[in-house]
Amino acid sequence: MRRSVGNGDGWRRYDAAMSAPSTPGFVESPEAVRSFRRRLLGFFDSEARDLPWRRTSDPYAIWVSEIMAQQTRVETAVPYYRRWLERYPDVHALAAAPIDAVLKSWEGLGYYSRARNLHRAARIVAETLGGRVPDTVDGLRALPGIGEYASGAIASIAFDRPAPAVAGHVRRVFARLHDDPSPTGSGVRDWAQRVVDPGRPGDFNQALMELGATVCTPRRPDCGSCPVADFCRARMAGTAEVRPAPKARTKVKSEVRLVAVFIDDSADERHLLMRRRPDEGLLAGMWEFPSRVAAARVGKRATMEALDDLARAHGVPVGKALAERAPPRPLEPVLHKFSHLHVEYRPWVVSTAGLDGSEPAQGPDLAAGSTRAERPTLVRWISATAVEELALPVAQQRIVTSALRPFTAGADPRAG
DNA sequence: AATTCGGGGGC
DNA sequence: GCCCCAGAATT
Repeated sequence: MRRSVGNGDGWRRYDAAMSAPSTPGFVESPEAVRSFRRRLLGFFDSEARDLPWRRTSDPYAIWVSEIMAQQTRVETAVPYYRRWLERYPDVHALAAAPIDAVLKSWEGLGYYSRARNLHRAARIVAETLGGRVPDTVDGLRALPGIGEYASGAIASIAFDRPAPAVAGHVRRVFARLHDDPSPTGSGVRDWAQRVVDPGRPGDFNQALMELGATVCTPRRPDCGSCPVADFCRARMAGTAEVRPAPKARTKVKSEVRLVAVFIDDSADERHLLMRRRPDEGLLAGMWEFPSRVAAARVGKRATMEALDDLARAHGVPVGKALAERAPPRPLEPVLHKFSHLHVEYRPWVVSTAGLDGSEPAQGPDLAAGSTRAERPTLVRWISATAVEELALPVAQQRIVTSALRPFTAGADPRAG
């Protein structure tokens, strides 16, 4: 399963680099690096988690796993990975799939541009590269969604290229080995390039990450079971727990959104009015209920006016008549925390039963009144069954569940 | 160099 | 609450 290249280039590169005085490292000799590699790979061989993408040599599958794992705990990515390879077993299957299906498969993983870029890249590979995933760092790096880390990871794991792959784990391991509170990107990369085992580069890179994930953890590192503790300056200094220094975090904005859940329950099956977000920006291409920003303290009157505005903008015929026949009903607020934004969604159910001409706005009138960045690409009445086929952000999914709870078979009337 | 991209798990 | 997770793209 693991091929070996072992051309020896790595050693020559290492020897040359280590003779340079400007690169102080945790190792001072080629023998030490050899020992470091041996211990780390021994740890990997005996302790590594049995992750599904470690049982394949398919470059496409390894590529998928690397994209899914970005900014995501690998345990979270595992079930997505399995389903993905069933649905899209090779690059051609992915290239042939519509973007909406791809987003649905990614639903819940977050950072949806990863799915969009993976899909775009699959089409490039299928259509212009004969279906062959590039086997070099530069070739991989040229594909959308594959950056410095992923190109090195895929090149080393799938193609035995002795390239560095610096993920967050590796940066932390480096910071502790060197007792460096704030390592620079190039510093870590250069070090990783020098120490990567040219005989087993993919396993070596995974071993560094495995160490960071399971032993050299952000808090309470288990130095007692670390295979390379002898090399660790932070351990000697007793500073492992405070290395690296925490990153300066950007301040998070807050936002309150009034959400309109228009329900047409005049027919046998209920329909919900939903819109598809623009193809760029936050949650690109995902479906949602109409909403607009509101003040944290919004009165009843302003709420009703906003709902009326949303209705008009989306082609829902409402007005005084509606309010009198079926007053909007508030649902439990949904709090959602994005990395850079906290949103409180305040959903209101508005029944449009019995109203005539409930056709959503289309074309140039699509969601009139919304700003360009918020303008949806589609507005549709979606049946309660079909809504399960749409790619929904987690917060919207919660609103759907909440809105349909009264109609759900076996619903607990005390819930909600 | 700083921001913008989700969502969840651990403490 | 806060932190960070097998980061990439954009500005």
